[in-house]
Amino acid sequence: MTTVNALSEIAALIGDPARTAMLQLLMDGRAHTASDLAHTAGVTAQTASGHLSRMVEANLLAARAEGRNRFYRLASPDVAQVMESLMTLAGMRAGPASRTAAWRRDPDLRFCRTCYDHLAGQVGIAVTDSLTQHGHLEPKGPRDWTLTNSGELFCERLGVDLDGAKKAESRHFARQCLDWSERRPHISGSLGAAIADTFFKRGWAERLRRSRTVRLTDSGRRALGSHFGASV
Amino acid sequence: MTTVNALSEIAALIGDPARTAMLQLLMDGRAHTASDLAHTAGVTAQTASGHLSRMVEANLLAARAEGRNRFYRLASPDVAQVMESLMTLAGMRAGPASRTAAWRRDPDLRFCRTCYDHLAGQVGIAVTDSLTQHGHLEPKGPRDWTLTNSGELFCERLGVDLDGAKKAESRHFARQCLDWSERRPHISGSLGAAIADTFFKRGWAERLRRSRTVRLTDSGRRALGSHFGASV
DNA sequence: TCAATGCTTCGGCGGCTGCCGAAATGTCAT
DNA sequence: ATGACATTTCGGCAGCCGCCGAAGCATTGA
Repeated sequence: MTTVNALSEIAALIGDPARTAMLQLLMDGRAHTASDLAHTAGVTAQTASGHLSRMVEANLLAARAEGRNRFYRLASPDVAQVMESLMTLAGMRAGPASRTAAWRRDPDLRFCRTCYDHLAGQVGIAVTDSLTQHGHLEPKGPRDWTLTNSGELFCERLGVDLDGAKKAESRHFARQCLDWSERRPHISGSLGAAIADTFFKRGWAERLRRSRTVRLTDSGRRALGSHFGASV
Repeated sequence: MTTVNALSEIAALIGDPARTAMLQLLMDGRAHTASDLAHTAGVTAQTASGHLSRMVEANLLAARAEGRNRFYRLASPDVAQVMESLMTLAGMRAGPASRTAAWRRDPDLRFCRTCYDHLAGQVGIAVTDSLTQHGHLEPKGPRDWTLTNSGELFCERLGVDLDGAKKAESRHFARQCLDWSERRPHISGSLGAAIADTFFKRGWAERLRRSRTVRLTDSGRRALGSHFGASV
C-alpha cells in the first residue's frame, strides 16, 4: 500500500515538465541555484521554489544554503538511475546525461575525488570513519562535527594546518557533507580542506588533470593503514 | 523540447496510483486481462480501460486480444527497468518485483524458455533467424510470416507436424511474437508450437519442472548446428 | 541603516485529469 | 437468436495542481 504510493508519488513528481527540466539540468551531477533551475524550467522563482521544496521533501533533491543562494543537487545516484532509465525508455540516445552516466560509473571517481576542496569517495569516507571511530570527531548539531582533544593531537601529528583552518571564520570548521557515491557524510569545511591539503602535500594523493578524480599513491595507501587504521 | 516532454509524459503516466498498481502487477512479466488489472488497481472497468489505452498509446504496455478478453503486458524490458529503478528509489526491498527481477535476469530463462507453447529466448530467436535467413519464412503483413515451399520441405524433413498445425484454423499459423529478452520477434502461432513439439519429441529440449525454463540437450545443440546452421 | 538581491510563503485563478454511471460494441454460450 | 460477459466510449462532475502576483525573510554590500 504505502510502497505503491511512494513509487507513484515519486513518478508523479518527475512527471511534470518543469520539474523534469530541472532534473535534467541536475543530471550533470553538480549543484545549481534555485534561480538557475527556475530559468531552465521556464517558470517564475515562486513556482520553482515550490517544485524544489517538494522534491527535497521526497528525497529526490538535496539542498545546501550558501550565502543568499540555495544550491540544489540530486539527492542520490538512485535518482540519476531513474532518470537514466526513463531517458532510455523515452528514446533519448545522447545528451548531457550520457556524460553524467559515464562519470557516475567511473570506478576511480567513486574511489577518490575532490568535493570542492576536500576528499570524497571511498577514501574520503574511510578518513572520516576513522576519525569518528577513534573519537577524534564528535557530532555537533545536525550537520557539524567537533574536533576533540585527541582529534587535535592526531591532526597535529599528521601535519594538518589546524591554525589555518581555524582562522577561516567565514566558513564551517568541521562540516558534514553528504557523499554522492557512498551516501554517507564525509568531512568537509575548513578542516576537511586542511586534511585534503595534507594528503596532497605529503604525496599521499595526486589530483588528476582536468578532473575531480584523485589518485591515491602507494604511500597514501600505506598511510591510510598506518595512520588511520583503514584499508581501501 | 520534445524529448523532455516524452520523459515527463512517461513519468506522469507512471505517477498515478491506479496505473502504478497495474504496472506492479504486470512486473511479473505475464499478460493480464483488463478486468484483472482493474480489480488490482481498485477502479472500475471503464476507468481501467482509459488508463490501459493511454499506456498502450505511450508504448508502456502491449495489448493482445484473445476471445472476449484483452491481455496487457509490459511493452519492453525498458519499462520494467524504469519500474525497478523507481522501486529502488522508493526504498522497496523485497516484494513481487524482486521475483520478477530475479527471473528476468535468470540466464537459463533468457537462453531458452517456452512462450505459451512455442520456444523463446536465444534458442527461439536462433531457430527463427535460421528460418528467415534460409528463405523458409517470408514476412506477410505486419505481424505474420508465410512458410515458403522450401520451408515446407524443411519442416517435413525435420518431422514437424505441418498438417496438424495447418488444421488449427482458429489461430494464426506463423505469427511474429516479440521476444521479451531478445527484443526481436520469434516464431509463434500453430507453426511455432509444432516446431517446439518437434524439439521436445526428438529429445532436443526438455521442459524444466514448474518453470518456463527449457533445457537444450546435447543432441539439441548438435541439431541446431546441423539442421539450422546456428550455434548458441 | 538602507537598498538590492535571492528565495520563500500566501492566496486565488484556471485547466487538467481521474473517477464513475450509462450506454454501445464485440464475443462466447446456449 | 438471445442472454451473459468483457471491454470500450461518452458525458459530466469533483478535486487536485501548476501557475503567477503580491508580500515577507534573509543575506549582502554600500
